[in-house]
Amino acid sequence: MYLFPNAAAPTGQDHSRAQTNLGRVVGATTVLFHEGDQAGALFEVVCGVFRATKVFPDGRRQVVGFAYPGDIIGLGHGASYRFDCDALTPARVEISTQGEMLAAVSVRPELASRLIAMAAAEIGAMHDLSVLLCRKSAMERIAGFLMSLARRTGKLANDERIALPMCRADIADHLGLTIETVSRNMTKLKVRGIVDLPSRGCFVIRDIERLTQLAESDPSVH
Amino acid sequence: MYLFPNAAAPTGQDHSRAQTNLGRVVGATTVLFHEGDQAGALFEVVCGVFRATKVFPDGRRQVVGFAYPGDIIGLGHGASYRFDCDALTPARVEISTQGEMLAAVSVRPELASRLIAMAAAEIGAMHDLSVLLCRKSAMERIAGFLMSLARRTGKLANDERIALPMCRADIADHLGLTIETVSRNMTKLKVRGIVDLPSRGCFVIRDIERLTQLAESDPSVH
DNA sequence: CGCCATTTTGAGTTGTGTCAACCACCGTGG
DNA sequence: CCACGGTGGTTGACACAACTCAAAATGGCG
Repeated sequence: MYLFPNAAAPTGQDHSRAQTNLGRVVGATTVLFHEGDQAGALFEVVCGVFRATKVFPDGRRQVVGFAYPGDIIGLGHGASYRFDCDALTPARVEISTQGEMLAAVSVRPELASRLIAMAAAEIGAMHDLSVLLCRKSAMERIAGFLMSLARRTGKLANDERIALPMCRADIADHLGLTIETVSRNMTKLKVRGIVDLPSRGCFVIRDIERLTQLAESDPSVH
Repeated sequence: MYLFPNAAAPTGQDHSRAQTNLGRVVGATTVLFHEGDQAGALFEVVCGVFRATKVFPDGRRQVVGFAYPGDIIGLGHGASYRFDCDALTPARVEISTQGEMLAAVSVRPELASRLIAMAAAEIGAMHDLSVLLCRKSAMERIAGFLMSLARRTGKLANDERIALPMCRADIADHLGLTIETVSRNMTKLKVRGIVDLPSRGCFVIRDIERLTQLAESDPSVH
């Protein structure tokens, strides 16, 4: 995905950024930026979950990704942002301006390679997303999506309650499916005892073995 | 796509690169690098066409992109290349090592933002690819693919002969389709008088209006 | 309690994949 | 020069996963 997933804490950068960082608290549904806004800042998610959305002229919508604490939003845009970004939950972000980043780079050129590495990681993530979108079945996509949420929230064990702050439509538009297909496959996972859906807005993994297997199996093994 | 499409000739960079550039002539099917090779160089395509391929453990193959003259290959990899890259035609590339790039950046920090902008453009291209793969119908993908070839070879007019150096399997694996679906839709375009397929390895656009429309229309308008 | 938005479930359709022939092109060798 | 074989491309018949349209159920909230 386009947001930078699980950016390693940029320890080498803390020094140069610490002087100028701004914190910002935002409520759910707060818009961080719109597509087309002048791109001038990087946002590091401290807490909360953000959603990046791209809407096309014909109305089709692509949810480009979700950003969790530790992720960095805003890398790899050109002069203007390439999508909308808003908060799904109350959240907090740390902001650095691109000017600060460039200033830091001119003082310590080795940061450039770090930035490029971050961009590289982001491209790699986009890669994986493309493969997911073009080669995987609905069930694989959904299983993979749930696993990625478990991974990013650090709840990679059975019977932990995991937040699902995005609605079915968001999941569908992220995975290139319809809400009905998402719903049907979630139900199927529940019926098979692989996950539980105790209430809206959360899920529980009951059999992480089989969920992992579903996420990775090739389409013929449904 | 992952290769950097239509990188504007980096005029500001010529000065610093000219001293160290190496040219290299390669034949068709020459491998530029393999996935996993230590990544240390950038390649600018001077002439010819390259193909970037990623093969997955289960045998699924993704053709990540094609590189045309002016494109730059090798940006945005981490320590090692993320895919295989080989030539589809006899070709020529200019090579710069990453060390040279970093050295250039330390002398002229403003190059860093250029590099980052290039990475950003690449991410943007990956974006478009994901949308293509998850939202577009087979016909839209193929029409869009043919249009992109026309654009990249500068033949955006009717009745020009455009090279199609990749085989159906490459196109299929690039667009997330099967060769049969590619073939059927190409035939449909031909029957409708939108393109012509005079011989293997090339095509001709007969009605660029309608081809453009097909590439952009939403799936319900076939 | 009743309303509204979201999610689930159902029934039917369809686009694309699969499997299997068939065809066209092209270099090779008799 | 033509028969041959091989590769890549096309066409056909069929299956099935996911989409569409429609309706019912659930959950949250005033």
